[in-house]
This record gives sequence, structure tokens and C-alpha cells, in this order.
Amino acid sequence: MALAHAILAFLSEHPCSGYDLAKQFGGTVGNFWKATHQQIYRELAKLETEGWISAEVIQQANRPDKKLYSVTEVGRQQLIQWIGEPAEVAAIKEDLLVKVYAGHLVEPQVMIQELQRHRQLHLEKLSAYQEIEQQYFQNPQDLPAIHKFSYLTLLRGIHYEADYVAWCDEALELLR
Amino acid sequence: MALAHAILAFLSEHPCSGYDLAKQFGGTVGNFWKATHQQIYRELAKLETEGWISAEVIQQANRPDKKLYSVTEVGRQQLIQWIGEPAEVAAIKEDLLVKVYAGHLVEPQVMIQELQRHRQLHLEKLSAYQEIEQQYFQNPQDLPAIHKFSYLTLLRGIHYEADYVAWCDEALELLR
DNA sequence: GGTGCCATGTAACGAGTTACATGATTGG
DNA sequence: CCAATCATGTAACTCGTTACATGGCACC
Repeated sequence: MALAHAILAFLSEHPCSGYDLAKQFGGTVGNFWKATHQQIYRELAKLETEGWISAEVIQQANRPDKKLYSVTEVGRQQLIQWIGEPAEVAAIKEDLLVKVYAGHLVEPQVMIQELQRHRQLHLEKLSAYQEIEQQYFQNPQDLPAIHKFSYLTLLRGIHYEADYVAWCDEALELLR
Repeated sequence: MALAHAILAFLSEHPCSGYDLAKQFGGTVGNFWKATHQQIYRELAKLETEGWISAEVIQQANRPDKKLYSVTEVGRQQLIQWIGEPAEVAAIKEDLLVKVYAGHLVEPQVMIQELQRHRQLHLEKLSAYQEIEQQYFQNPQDLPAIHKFSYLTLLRGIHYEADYVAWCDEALELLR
């Protein structure tokens, strides 16, 4: 059910097309909820038939038409109700940890290199998040409420990536 | 594909039945890979027809028969090959973050209470992990390789939960 | 006598992935 | 001329979830 609500949450702030959603999901909500464009179009169609969003066809010069979606009042109420329900703790599903768990089956160098590679990838994500923090969220206390909440999701990402790097370091130390 | 390999990884150390898998997944691999018993039985059937695992029917007194699965040499090779392939960075999918992202739509108290609740849940998981650490992994450096890798997955859990609690604290501070 | 554990499964559905398909415009 | 971007979708498949089904034994 959460994809539908992630879409509602994003659309309620930025009405846009399915194409835009598929891309801009990458920047904000996309940090904690991924979806391919096929999934998004399917979900948008469903949300529209249910009346939670409505579409306006925009004709563009030199470009294909697009459908601009926005959240209806019904959709807004659904979103608010959903937010009020308690959320489950997210389960972790991570290939890398399955591989680490069975890491004794391969040459030590294989796991060490893979951990170094992931350390680097998480470090890069961390830098990207920190740059956003520097640019837009210098004084979190002074932000309007709506941006405080955006900041909190970014802060979660910063925490997560920094902690992941720290774990990689400890893991690599133990394996040497 | 990873459920199959998570099962292989677990079976290669502890040959057991589908029923046991469904439960014991909870203790070790289950911390980073969840599956219902239906999924497990389906996957086991598939793995058996592919010849990656084999079953031996065990007749038990006063209990239903069970099928004891173990990994074949083919399965072992498949697992080793899979571990050698680079793993994707896991995508985060978390309902709570979607709710936080749109948190300005509800009363401040709603989000604060939900964050407090999650803080508590993660704290409990952290304690549980730390107890396992105390009991079985006092001196990680001295462990045999196979247990070092198990420890690393546990350490990942400890990191994750501790960091989550820290984020909840910062979030709650900002919202007050 | 009811609840819960052991043990295995089927069926239906919803969510997510991969591949295929179209067609115009922009920029190198 | 080729690749990339904009923009929308269908089809087929796998993975994950929920509900239903069976049946004996142990324990209170």
C-alpha cells in the first residue's frame, strides 16, 4: 500500500506527471522509496480511478503531451489517515549481508574487496547528502515545519550512510 | 534471486526442514532477510527440482514426518559463485520515512508519538542484539573465520539499531 | 475440551522487475 | 546520422502476502 501513499505525499507538494515522478522520486522520496516508471504509471492509473488524484492534460509545444496529476481532497484525507496509522518497523533485506554471512565460503580477499567497494559507495552517498544539507538546511531549528520534516528524512539518510561506512571500517579491521 | 541464496547459505550450515527454516530464519539470517513459510516452501520445491538441494524424509515418533534439506555440491557451487558477484547497494523502503516526509499534514503530537514508539522498538532490538554479542562474541578477533562472518552481520544490526535510536533522538529534539 | 506446537502445503492476489513498444525533438 | 531526453504505456514474469486447509500430539 505504501507506494500509493508515497506518490500521494510527493504529489501533494509537487503536482507533476508520471514521467516527472519517476525521475524526481530519485531526489527526495526516492531516497527511501524506489519505484520504476512502470510501477508508477500503473499506480497512477489506479489512484485516478479511485478518485484520489486527478489528471489534467497539458499540451506542450515540441514535446509530447503530459498528464499533470494532483491530489484530490479525498486523496488528501486518505493520506492524512494513513500517516496517522502506526507504521511497521521496516525489515532489512540486504544481499550484501547474506553474502557476508556465508563469507567463509570464498577467498578472504573477495569479501574484503566487496566491503571496500560498498564503503566507497556509501561514502559517496553520504557526501551527496551532506552537500544538500549544507545548501538547504543550515539552521534546521529555524525552518518552517514543512521543511523540518524534509530535513528529517535527509538526516536519516546522513545517519544511515555514515553508520554504514563506520560498520564497513570495523568489518574490514576484523577481517585483516 | 536472493531468497534462494539466503536459504542456501543457511542450509549449508544447518541442514533442516522448511518448518525449521521458517522459524530459525528469525534468529540469524532473518535479521536481514525475512520470508513467510509459504515463500520458503515454494522456494525449497524450486531449489529441489533444480538440484541445488536434496531432501531426506525423516520419520518421527509422535510427530509428522519432516523433510530434511541439505545443499548439494551443485548448490554449493552456485552459492559460491553468487557470493563472488558484486552486490547492489540495498534500497531503503520505509513507511515511517514516507510518513515523516508528509508529517506536516498531521498534528505535531502524532509524529512525535510515532517517533517515540519507533525509538523504543529499535532500542529493544538493540538490547537483544547486544545480549547475543555478550553471550557469543566476547572476543571477535579470536573467533574462527566462520563465526567472524556471523558476528559481522550481528554487528551490522547493532550499528543499525543504535544509529536509528540516535536519529529518533535528534528528530524528537528538532520537533520540540 | 481448547489452545498451541509440529509439519506441510494450495490458491489467489498484490507488488515489483524486465522486456518490449512507440514517436517526436534536441544536440553533437 | 546517432544518441539522449521527453512522455506514455503493455505484457509477461517473479517475488511477497494473505487466506485457507489438514491432522496428530502435548499440555493445561
